Amino acid sequence: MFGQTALAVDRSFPRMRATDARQSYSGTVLNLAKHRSVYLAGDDADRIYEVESGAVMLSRILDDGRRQVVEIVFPGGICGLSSGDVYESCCETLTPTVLRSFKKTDLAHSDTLRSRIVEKLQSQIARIHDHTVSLGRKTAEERVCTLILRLRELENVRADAKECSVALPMTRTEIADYLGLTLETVCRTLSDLNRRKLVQVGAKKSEIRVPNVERLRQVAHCDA
Amino acid sequence: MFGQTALAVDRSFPRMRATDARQSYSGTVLNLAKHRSVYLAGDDADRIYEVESGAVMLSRILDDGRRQVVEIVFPGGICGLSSGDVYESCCETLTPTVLRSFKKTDLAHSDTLRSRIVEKLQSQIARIHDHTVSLGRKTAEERVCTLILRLRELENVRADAKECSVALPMTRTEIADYLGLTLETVCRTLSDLNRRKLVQVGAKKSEIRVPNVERLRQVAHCDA
DNA sequence: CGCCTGTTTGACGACAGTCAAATTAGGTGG
DNA sequence: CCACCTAATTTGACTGTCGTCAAACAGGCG
Repeated sequence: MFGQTALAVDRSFPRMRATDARQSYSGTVLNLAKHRSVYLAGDDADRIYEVESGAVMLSRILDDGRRQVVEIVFPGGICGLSSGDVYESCCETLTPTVLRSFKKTDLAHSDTLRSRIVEKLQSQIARIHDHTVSLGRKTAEERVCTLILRLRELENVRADAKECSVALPMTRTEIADYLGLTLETVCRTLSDLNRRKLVQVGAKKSEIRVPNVERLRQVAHCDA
Repeated sequence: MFGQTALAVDRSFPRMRATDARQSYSGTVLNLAKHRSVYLAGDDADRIYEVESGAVMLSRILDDGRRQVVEIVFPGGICGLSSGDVYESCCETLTPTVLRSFKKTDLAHSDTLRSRIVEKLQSQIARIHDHTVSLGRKTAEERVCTLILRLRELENVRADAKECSVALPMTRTEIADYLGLTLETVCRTLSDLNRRKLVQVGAKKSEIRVPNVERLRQVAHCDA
């Protein structure tokens, strides 16, 4: 099972400054099972969330039913941002997840919090840009390999390990909606990678072994 | 020509607080012609920029030459963010552009500046998510129409106008690299929209008339 | 065991990509 | 102002990757 143990957890919540000592500035902790809704598109956007463990996905749905997962937020990431007064995306957990939530109004008063968020958003935007490259310019195979490598990076795998095992915290449909593909294409691509021994799909379909990380990286055409 | 008059300009730079009165906190102004580099991927990421007028594009290039424009930043937007100590994307102007740049070290000391940036990044991320939906789930035609409508929104067009004229501040190749298409597909799509009278491509190929905004919106499948 | 959900595989078609050539726009210098 | 040259755009013919529709298979749970 893909859960709190599988994903690297950022437990380093900064000590509050004296001026931030009001209770609410350290946030409210939320404990959610998998496939639970955090908020829906159109909800009043009064809170932001920091993922402490687990993972959530942000998605948008077009009127004709097409869905795109616009972002997956892992521990240390922020969700619940919005440009207007309602959320544009809907947010749901992929796995059992712990969130820390803050009122937007508190954000306006806490420099510590804002400072922390600016820091986090910088790398978060960089990751979104990575994904934009996948969606705009990569083939189905490259997208799938890139995702596997990205998930590997998030687990507690020694960076230089030659081989590893990666847990996919999502269904084939969710992978497809994240990668801008259909679930059939995701299946076929995984089957093909499996045949060519670039990955080994386990008995549990969500367990992927990568016998040769470097070879997968070449197929993925990752910059990183 | 697409320039400072065509794009809505945000001139409202906030008055500095007393503690922010050091000269550098109001930034350094940069005046650039079109198609000038602001920074390259791999450059030391010591500054962030706010677009005052014009537009810049952030792009990434894969080792085999494929390019993806990951973001177009319009007046009011921020660029120069990075997760590490070097820029991951390269940044160049699309049109004549005025930028205000700040040292990252100043960012660490100015609450006013950080507060302003958090605000801006929220809507900026929402726009990136819009674009993610285009890349992941929309057809070539929908992507082109969505871009035209987005550019319209940025110009000083009355929101309720039934028809309008939009300037494309970029070449067909740049449009293609932004929309995850080839330049041939962008051309064909525009020609086809032109034939079907959904747009009128002007003598200047970068001038697009939209006779019926509402009809274009239907074709674009915009949520917004 | 039977049902429901998630996954896999197959056959076929369509949208967009590739390669190539023609046409047009824009800039420079005579 | 015009001739020329280069870059940008447009169009065509063909190909390939991925989407669509459909059916079979596997796993979890009452």
